[in-house]
Amino acid sequence: MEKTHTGARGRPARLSRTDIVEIAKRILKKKGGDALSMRRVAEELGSSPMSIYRHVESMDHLIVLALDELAKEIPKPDLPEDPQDRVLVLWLALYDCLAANPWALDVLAKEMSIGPTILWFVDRIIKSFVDCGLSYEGTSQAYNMVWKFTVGSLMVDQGQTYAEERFDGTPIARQFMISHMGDHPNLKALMSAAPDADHRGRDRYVENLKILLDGIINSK
Amino acid sequence: MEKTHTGARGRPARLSRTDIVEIAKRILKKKGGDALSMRRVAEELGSSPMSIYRHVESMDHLIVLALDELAKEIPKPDLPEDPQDRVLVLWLALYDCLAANPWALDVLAKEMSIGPTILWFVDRIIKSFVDCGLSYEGTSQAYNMVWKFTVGSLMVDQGQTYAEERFDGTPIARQFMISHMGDHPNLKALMSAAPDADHRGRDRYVENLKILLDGIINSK
DNA sequence: ACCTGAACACCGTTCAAGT
DNA sequence: ACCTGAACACCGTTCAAGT
Repeated sequence: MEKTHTGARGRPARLSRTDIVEIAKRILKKKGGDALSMRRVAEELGSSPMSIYRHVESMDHLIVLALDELAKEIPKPDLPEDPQDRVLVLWLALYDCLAANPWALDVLAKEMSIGPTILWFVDRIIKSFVDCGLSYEGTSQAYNMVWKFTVGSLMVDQGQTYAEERFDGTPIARQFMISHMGDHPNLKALMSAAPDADHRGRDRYVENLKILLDGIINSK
Repeated sequence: MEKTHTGARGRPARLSRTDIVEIAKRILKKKGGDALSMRRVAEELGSSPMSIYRHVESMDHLIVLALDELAKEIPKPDLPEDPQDRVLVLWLALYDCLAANPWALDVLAKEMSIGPTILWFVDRIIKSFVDCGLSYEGTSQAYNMVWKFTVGSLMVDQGQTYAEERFDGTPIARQFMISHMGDHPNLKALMSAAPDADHRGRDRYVENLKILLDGIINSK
């Protein structure tokens, strides 16, 4: 819905949508989702907040545009022969992008706005699931399950890291559990037997995803 | 950290933390996470926004307090004999509570702040995983995986529902995919073979959780 | 000891006016 | 056609003052 000015009537545009999205993307990458505001974009643009609305419908719209730009940056991985490996590699590309851009995860999880660019991945994931022997119904369900698991993994890991930042590196949930172990014998046994369990990060995601994929494929 | 006034010096308190948390909980339940503000709580309390800070450290703190109150309301389910059924029933209790209170999901996923009340569930989930034959390391990982899957399931389902609300009931992601099917043969095949796939809701969560649990237990 | 009003430093967005 | 300033209706929180 970009305004394409056919001809040259009226005042020439000083701002462009591309510039605006570019600045939004930079703020999001550097400062995160909370830091983005129309007023901030305007400031970096050297114009008034309201000028942005001539090129972009709303702040939500601006974020969606930034999201599709981000999707274009995802490197398309080499695809292995084995279909299950292929599934893994494809999801991992998405995981890596979202892990590096927490703001994008929030938008994607909450608003479900997909740009055309991401469909390259979707298409190949579908193919790979089918090659694993799943029906189309099974593929549809599998895709949805892995997407949910991926969103949850990133969300929980990010939340944990964020909470630790706020409270000077103390894993607060752990601390809290330790102080209440007395009332909960099984929790106590677990904390003693596996005291330094940290389930964050890419390696753990890969490990978990393998378990999940085995579960999905064996269930059919 | 509640201020316990020993003796009766000074002005008597008109407000109490319990009242404040009660009102916060009501706003959260009725209007959702975005609607909560100190100013709104103050209004319903019939006092100035700043009086709240005498009883509660910050808005974040207030939300955490409301969250623990919510945890107290979760009905503790009857636990079946079979350990895998037990795991399912316990997670489902948490799922139901979070599905009914989206604001709580946001807090829990982002801030990782747990109240003591929820540990009843944690303890029993641990026991059940161990009874399924998992080691303590395995249990720790399993717990983490299911938590991530649960968070992701709720988040994605809620996001989808929210997006549909905003755009008059149209499943936008689906619409969008249909319009780009031309470039993506596998996507097209899937959309034709499984056209009305809706993966939302409690029943699908149960179904998926069973697959996930089978995958986890068989992997050990 | 508890509560309040004014103020600070922010928001997204509307609307009428300027160039 | 494009940009702007003032204004609206909000935020959480600090700080000094009142009772």
